[in-house]
Amino acid sequence: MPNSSAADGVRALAMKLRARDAIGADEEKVLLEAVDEVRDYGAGRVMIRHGTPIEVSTLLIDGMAVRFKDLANGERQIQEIHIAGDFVDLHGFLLKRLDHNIGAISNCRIGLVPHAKLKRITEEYPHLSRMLWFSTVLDAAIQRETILSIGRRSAVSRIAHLVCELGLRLQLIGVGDARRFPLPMKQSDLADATGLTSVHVNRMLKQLRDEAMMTFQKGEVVIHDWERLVRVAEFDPTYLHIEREPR
Amino acid sequence: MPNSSAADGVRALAMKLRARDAIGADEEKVLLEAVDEVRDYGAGRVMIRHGTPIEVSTLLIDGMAVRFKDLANGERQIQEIHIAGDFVDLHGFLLKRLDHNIGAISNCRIGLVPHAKLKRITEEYPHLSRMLWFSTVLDAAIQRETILSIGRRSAVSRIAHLVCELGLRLQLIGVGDARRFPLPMKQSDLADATGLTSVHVNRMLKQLRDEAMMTFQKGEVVIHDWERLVRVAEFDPTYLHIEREPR
DNA sequence: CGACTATTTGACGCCAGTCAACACCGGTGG
DNA sequence: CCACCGGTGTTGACTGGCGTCAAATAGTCG
Repeated sequence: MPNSSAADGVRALAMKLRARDAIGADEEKVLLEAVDEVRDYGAGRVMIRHGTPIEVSTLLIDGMAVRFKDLANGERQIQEIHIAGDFVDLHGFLLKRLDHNIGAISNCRIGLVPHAKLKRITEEYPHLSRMLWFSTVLDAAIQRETILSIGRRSAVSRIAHLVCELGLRLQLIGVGDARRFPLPMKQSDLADATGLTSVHVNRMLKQLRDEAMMTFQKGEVVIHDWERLVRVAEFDPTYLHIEREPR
Repeated sequence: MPNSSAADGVRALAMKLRARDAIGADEEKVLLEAVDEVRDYGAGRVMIRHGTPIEVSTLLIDGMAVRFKDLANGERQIQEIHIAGDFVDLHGFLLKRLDHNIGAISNCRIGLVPHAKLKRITEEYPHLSRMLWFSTVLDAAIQRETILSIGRRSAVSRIAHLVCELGLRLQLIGVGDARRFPLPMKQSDLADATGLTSVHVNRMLKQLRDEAMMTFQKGEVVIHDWERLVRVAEFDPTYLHIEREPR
C-alpha cells in the first residue's frame, strides 16, 4: 500500500489547481483540514458504488482510480481516469448520490471530505469554492474530449490520445516526465477506457511499438516520438485549460 | 425566429432546477436580473467558437443547440444537446475560454449573462451558486452517459437512448409529453451525436419504425412503445438526478 | 514447479462505414 | 402552373475496421 499522507494528496490537488490559478497557503490549509479520514483500497476493488447516497467526497491521495458504468451484458465503460490530486467524486457534493461506480485500478489511498465541510467552504471561501467548481468542470472537459475520441477517432488514435493526456496530467502533479511515466492499467482497462476490446488494444499497442512511437510494458509508458504521437492522436491540450487565469 | 423572452428562458431553467431542489422566487429573480442581453441565431450558425476568451455565459432561451468539436478530416462529434433552460456554457465562467464550439441546431434565442454578475452570485448567494454548480455537474453526468452510449451501446441502442433522454429532459421544462415531442435535428446531426454515419442512423430509424417502437419524422418524435424503447436503450434515468434534495 | 492471470497472435465474422443512385420536399423563378 | 434546384432522406451493394473465438506464450506468486 502507498505510504503517502493526506497532505501529499492535497499538495497534488494544489499543484493541479496552481497550474490554472493562484492558490494561497491559507486555501491549501483549508483543504487539508477538510480531510477527515484516510482509507486504503486494494487494486481492483470498487470504492464507491453507484446509487448509494453519499455524504463525503473522495480525494485521491495515491494510486489510480476510474469512474465506470456497466451494461447488462457485462460490458464496462470507463468514463474518466483519475490520478493523485483528483477529487474523484467532488460532484457527489451536489448530486448526493453517484450515477457511476468508482474503482481502484492500482492500490489506492483516499481522503474523505465530509460534505458539511464543503458546504462551509462554499459559504466562507468564494474563490476556493470557484476553484473546486473549476475542478469539476475540468473533469467535464476531459470527459467531453473522451466523447470525441470514442465517437470519431480510430483505435490507434484513441490510445495515443489517452497516453498524451495522462502524460501531461501526471507531469502537472510532478509524476514522470515527457518521455516516461507509470501507467498501472491492464490492457483490458485500456479497452474499457477506449471503447475497444482488449485484443484490439493489444494490436494497436503493437502497432505503436512497431512504428517506434511509444511502448507500454510492465505498467510503464515510454514515449519515443512525442511529436508523431501527438499527430496520430490529434492531441490538442487546450481542453485541459493549463493557463493561469483569475477564476 | 422564436418570440420568447429572457423570462421564459429563466423559467425553463428554474423548472429544471426545481425538479432537483427548491428555488426561491428571489433566486429566480436574481437569475433574471443577471441576463444582460438577448440575441438570435439562425439554424446551423455557430454561436460560440472554441478558444475565444469569453466574459459572458449563454442561457438558451429558445431552440436547440449543441456543443461539438471537429477533427482534421472534417468529422464532427456532438458532445451534448441543449434545450431551453440550459445554461449552455456556464462552465465558461470558470474555464475563461471554451474548448468546443456551440452551434444552433434550430433557430435559437439566447440570453447573455456577464461573468461579473455570476461572480457576484458566488459571493452573495451560496445556495444559488451551488445550484448553478449543480447544473454544470448535471451536464457532466449527461456527458458521461454519452461516453457509455458511444463506447458500448449498439447503434439502435444509442439512438433509442438519446430519444429517451431528450424526451424526459423536455418534459421537465414543460415541452411535449411522454409520447410525442419536437426534435429539430437532421439525421446527420443525430449521426454526429451518436458517433455513427447518417446512412446508418437512417437504417436504425427505419428499424425502430418497422418494429413499432418510435417514429421520427418532420422534426417530431412519436413514441409508440416506451417500455420497449427503454429496454432497447437500457435507459436508466438515475443519471439525470431527478430528485428534490437539499443541495 | 504449478496455478493463475495477462499478453500475444491468427483465423474468421459482423456491424457499421463507404459509395452511389434515387426519391422526396419545399422554395424559386420563368 | 410547372421546371428546376439544393438539401435531406432512403435504399442497395460492397468494404473494412474492429470484434469474436481460440490457442499459445509470458509473467507472477505461492
